[in-house]
Amino acid sequence: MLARVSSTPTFKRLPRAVREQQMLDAAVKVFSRQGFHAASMDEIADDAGISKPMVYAYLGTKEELFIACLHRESTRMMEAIAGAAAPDLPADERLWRGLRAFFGFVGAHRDGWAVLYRQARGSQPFAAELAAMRGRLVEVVAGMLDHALRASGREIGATDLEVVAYGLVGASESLADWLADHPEADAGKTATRMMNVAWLGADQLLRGVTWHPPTA
Amino acid sequence: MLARVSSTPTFKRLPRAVREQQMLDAAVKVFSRQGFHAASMDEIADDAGISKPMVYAYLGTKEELFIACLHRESTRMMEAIAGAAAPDLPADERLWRGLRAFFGFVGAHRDGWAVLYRQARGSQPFAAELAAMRGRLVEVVAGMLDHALRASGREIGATDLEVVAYGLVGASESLADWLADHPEADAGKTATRMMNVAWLGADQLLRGVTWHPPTA
DNA sequence: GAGCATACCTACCCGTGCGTAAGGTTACGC
DNA sequence: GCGTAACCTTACGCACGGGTAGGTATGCTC
Repeated sequence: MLARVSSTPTFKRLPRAVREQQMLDAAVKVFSRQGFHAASMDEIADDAGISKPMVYAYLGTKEELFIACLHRESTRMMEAIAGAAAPDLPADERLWRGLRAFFGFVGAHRDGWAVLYRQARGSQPFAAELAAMRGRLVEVVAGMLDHALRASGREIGATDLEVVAYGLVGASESLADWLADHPEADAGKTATRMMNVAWLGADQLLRGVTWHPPTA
Repeated sequence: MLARVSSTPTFKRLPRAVREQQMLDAAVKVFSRQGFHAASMDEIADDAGISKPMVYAYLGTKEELFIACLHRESTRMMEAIAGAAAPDLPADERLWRGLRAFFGFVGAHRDGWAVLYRQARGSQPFAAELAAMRGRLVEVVAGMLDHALRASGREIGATDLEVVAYGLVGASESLADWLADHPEADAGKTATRMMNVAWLGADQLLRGVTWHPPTA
């Protein structure tokens, strides 16, 4: 056994809570760069400046680790959004603030979030976790639309509402992808562009304007 | 070595072109059910009623095989869409037909397409292939919007145009996901709902109406 | 300063599955 | 009928990486 060469002077022992965060940071980084399967536990451990068994001891299996990442990131994101939209503003204002927060978050965590998110869409084990999160978002958006509709004395079928909300959320996710791939792009501008499609359309719907397929 | 038990009477030898299609069918099926990594070449070969080395002989590596699947499916889809939208119709009619074709295709290939597509989003090697396809779609949509704009004497910055197109394509992809997950849902209805958000918004934009962030 | 818990390590096992080597069999041309 | 090329097989090599066994150091408590 080699005596430890102390050029880097024997790293400190740290309390569990701190190490766990470091591990999660490393995991998010590696998972997003390499993808879930290509990422190796060794590399994650290495990047966290720790050895593999520690990761297993603290965060468990590779899958569990990934879920932990997903969980932390999605929680942070939901908090960012929830903190932005006060419930008693007009609908467009709320939507605008929500979008700004959303794109702001993604813009600030390009690496982390968007790619991590892209990973999760494929593989069964994570679909549940992700679907739950998307569900919460859809619910929020649908609630918002419904609220605005009722305020103007209108109503829409539940499925229609869900699908429209789903479409809006989907468009946002896609633009988030776009944002993550364009490092020079501005989050605020992206949010504005999103509003320009989403809100103009939604606003028409809220006013009772609808489009019908041509009879042909 | 066992003599071949001929309950299934010694399958025919088939020409390459036919076998290749069978293999691709099997590959699409297995990849979509299991995901790229979980799928094994043995299983694909098995499902195609052939042995593994044949797959390697004809379609190459696992990655190459997956790309071949992606390629075939995306080509089919683009053809379905291209065949639907005649270039000299009014913008909304073209958009409508394009969307109908798109959702129709996805609805008819739920298994195949949507899940396969979801797979590709994650892993680096396929990102290129997928980005190319999405690029073609975005280009088509952007071209359509631009055309409609010019016809009414307006113009938009190139980036704005791209982002809006990207958002529309993204929303469609998301609704396609939704459609793939809801076996009872109707493709035509979904297309109509999509139109109700997308077109009403795009139409406003085409008329020169825009939304601006509140000064606050 | 003994004892205990917690942080941490090196080294290994072993399943899984991609990719291939080497050989058998059927059909078609001549 | 017979060669030859295309079709198809069984059986294996081998690397990679998830997960663990078992042992060492460090700091905290009394």
